Amino acid sequence: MATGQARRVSDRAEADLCCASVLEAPLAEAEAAELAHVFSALGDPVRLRLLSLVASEGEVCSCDLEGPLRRSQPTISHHTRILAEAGLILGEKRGKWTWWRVAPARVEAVRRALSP
Amino acid sequence: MATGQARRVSDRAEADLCCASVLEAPLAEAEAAELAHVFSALGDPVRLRLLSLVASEGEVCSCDLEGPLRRSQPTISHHTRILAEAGLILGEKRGKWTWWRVAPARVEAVRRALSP
DNA sequence: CTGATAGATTGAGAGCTATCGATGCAAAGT
DNA sequence: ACTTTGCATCGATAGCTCTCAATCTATCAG
Repeated sequence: MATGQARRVSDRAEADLCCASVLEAPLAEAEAAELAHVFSALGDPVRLRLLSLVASEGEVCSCDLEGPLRRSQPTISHHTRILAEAGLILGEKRGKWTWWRVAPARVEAVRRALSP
Repeated sequence: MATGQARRVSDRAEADLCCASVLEAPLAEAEAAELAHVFSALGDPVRLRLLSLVASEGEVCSCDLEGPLRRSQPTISHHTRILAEAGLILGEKRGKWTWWRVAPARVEAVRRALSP
């Protein structure tokens, strides 16, 4: 499945989140659900450190995360998947490795949603 | 308990969150835990709409939330407590009513944590 | 082709969370 | 004093999530 090169994760991740604003006007239910999905992805300390590591390194493969995060390989895979489905990181498979990087536009959209 | 007027909720809420930055450098575990706690509070659609309502109205009592959010009174109480413990809203009891308002500094701290 | 490695997926267990009915309690109203 | 009202708390339940061992798949090295 997928074209083979990259990004088979995060398909519905590229969704809106374009204009939802928490503080300016009452959120519609759909906007709230979409935003809550992203915030949930950020609502775990291991995932926050994972995201932080990826951001610092620029690009990281999954195998470089098990050590620093002190979690098993399936657990790392679980967390990368959740962050990717939230659109916060992008994965690209190159050879044996999956390389992860931050999706800055998505992070910016989250910040914008909390703008006054 | 507390001095009687306001704010008996959110005691450990006024915590740091001052300088944690997700994207700039690898998060320490304590920072990650603190931030994850706040993001978890934001990671529920009902709570996001609740926060949104409070922000729009400026000040809202719990009784005005049951209708719009279509949740029972205990559930509303549950969600206000979680948002208050995360420091995102502040509650003040006046007479029979508890009035809620957004804690803008806290929201701003969350935004800053996602700054590039 | 064979063996090794990166990582996704599956399955299971422990713990957490969203929800509501019932109850308790304090502040107003009568 | 009695009743009503707003809201916190308790208890129970259904569903979700974090975690890892085991397994499967795909890629690379030889």
